[in-house]
Amino acid sequence: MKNTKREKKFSNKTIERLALYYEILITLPFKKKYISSEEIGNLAGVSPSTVRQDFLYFNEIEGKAKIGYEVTKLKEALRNIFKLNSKTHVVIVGAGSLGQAIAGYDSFKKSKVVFDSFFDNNPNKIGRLFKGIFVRDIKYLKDYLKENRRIKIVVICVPPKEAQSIVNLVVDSGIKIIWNFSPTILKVPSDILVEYEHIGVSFYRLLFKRKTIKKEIK
Amino acid sequence: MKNTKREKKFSNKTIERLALYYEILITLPFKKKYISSEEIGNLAGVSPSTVRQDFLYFNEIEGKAKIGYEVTKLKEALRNIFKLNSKTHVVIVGAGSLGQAIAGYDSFKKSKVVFDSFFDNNPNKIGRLFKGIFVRDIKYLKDYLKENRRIKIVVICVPPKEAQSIVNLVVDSGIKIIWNFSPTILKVPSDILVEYEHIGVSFYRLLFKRKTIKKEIK
DNA sequence: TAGATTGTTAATCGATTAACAATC
DNA sequence: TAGATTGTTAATCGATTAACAATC
Repeated sequence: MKNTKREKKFSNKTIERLALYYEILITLPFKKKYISSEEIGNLAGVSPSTVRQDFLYFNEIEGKAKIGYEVTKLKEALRNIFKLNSKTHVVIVGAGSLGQAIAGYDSFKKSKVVFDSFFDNNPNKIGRLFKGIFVRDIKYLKDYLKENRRIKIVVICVPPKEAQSIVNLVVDSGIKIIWNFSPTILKVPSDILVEYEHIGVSFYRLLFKRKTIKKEIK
Repeated sequence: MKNTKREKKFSNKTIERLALYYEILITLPFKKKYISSEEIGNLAGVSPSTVRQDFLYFNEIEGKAKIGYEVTKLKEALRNIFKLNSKTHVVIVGAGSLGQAIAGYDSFKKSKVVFDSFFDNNPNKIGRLFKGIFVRDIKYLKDYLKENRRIKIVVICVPPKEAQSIVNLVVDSGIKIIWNFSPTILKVPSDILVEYEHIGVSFYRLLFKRKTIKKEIK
């Protein structure tokens, strides 16, 4: 059994790995009832020790010696940790292919993320449906966010040159959380949470690793 | 001046930050000739010490005391480190919105990444152009990769259930580098480099941070 | 010149790994 | 029961930060 007092600060890396463990668990075959820290580690590419250390921070995660962790319980615990069981309302600015890709992303279908609306400035897109989501005129974005307080997160999928002015507007309307896919650094007040998704960075990392691989082969 | 002998192993984090520095540099105003480690650090959200430590691994990066780093030189050095100056041929499997988003991603327009072709199994898409790139029938993927040896990287943008079978086929045809956007863990031989882009993981991290923010406010 | 910023070493901090008693 | 795996502490490893002489 776990100690009850346990409020150490966990690192960003722990959070990232927990999300990864969750993605692994949801792709597991149904018949699998228990999983050990060793198995999780193998699938996630980390040591069993690291898996157990990550779990140590959370009282809701509990395994059984000799047996491992009950898969359904572990999944549920992770869903709670990430609050995936409560609805999250989101708006996407930019109804291009990137915005559509996010709205249609597979993992979200298993969560309670609700995409309320697209916003775009392209007259050919305004009024249409993409992935079943209505596209509104971007000039109504500020009013919409002010009137629909359930919306907590805004996703930025516009070209980098337009990103900052839209973010200013979004911040003005009271939104505190921004998920930014536009490859540019945003200036925001310190109480705003911005999570960057740098697709380019991930590709550069790939190119770099390629170089080192080639050296190893020679 | 830098010491010439310098072959310490740099971490994954260093590579990631270097890519981030590069993205920052390309969004800088033209008139800016020099930049200090402090300024870079502020923009990237790391300490000046970390910036200088990262640069320390690379002899091609050199600054001037009191002045800082020459922006154009620094950009060029980073382009060399990531081999962005030589062409990289890439094929995208899955011509859905995600695949299209990658093909149209802004940062790549400044690099020499060439998207040769989409592959898809949807008859309505085969033969069409998306973002100026031709969509071929997925049944010709293996032959295409074997005949066009210039293609070094395959991007996976298909639903998770189809991902593994396509990856098997790609590996069979001799490809060594895979960039996977499908939210599933892939099984590949040990000599294959797979870079995962978990969009979902990034969103979960955001949800988690939101929770801790709320606590701080209360 | 004087002082700001680099390049680099040393000190600190944090994260990962190892080890092992508890236990199912 | 015996042995495999957890929960947890301690040891190790690596990454970040601090400090400062060199220098432009």
